[in-house]
Amino acid sequence: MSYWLFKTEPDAFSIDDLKNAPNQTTLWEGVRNYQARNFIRDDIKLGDQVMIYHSSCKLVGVVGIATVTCEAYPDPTQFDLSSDYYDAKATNDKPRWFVVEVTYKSHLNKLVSLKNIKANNAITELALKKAGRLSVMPVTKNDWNEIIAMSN
DNA sequence: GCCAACGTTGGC
DNA sequence: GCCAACGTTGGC
Repeated sequence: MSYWLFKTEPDAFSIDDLKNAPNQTTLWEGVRNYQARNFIRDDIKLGDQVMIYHSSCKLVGVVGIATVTCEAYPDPTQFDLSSDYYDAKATNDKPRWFVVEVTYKSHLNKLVSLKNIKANNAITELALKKAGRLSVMPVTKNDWNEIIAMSN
């Protein structure tokens, strides 16, 4: 089992929106970055654990945990003319963008802020610590455990 | 295939 | 809203 971190803007879709979604499950749509796409398409597997991270908001940080409940399939929004995520270069034969489905698991007892993550020297690998603008990134078991410990 | 211009992300 | 960092585009 692998660990991941997914960024989301809570004004658009928050951990609470996930908790309140039908079956507490959502397609993680709209990822339009190739590195993130490759993780989704190639590496994220059923049962993997995902930290939900709120960005571009007042309280920036990791807020909860979700579980991967469906592996990659083409992102339907790339074919949807009315969507902001529409991509004219994507075809049914050659989809460019993919989604996985995630299901709500839990909120952390308290938010683990970006500031505290950056200040924790035991967190060594996490791309967030560098100048990562990546919206989907792997998390090592060590870094995962550190963040969980910081939430208690 | 280089690289300048441009657009986007995301913390503050 | 600013702006630094970085990804993408497109001319050559």
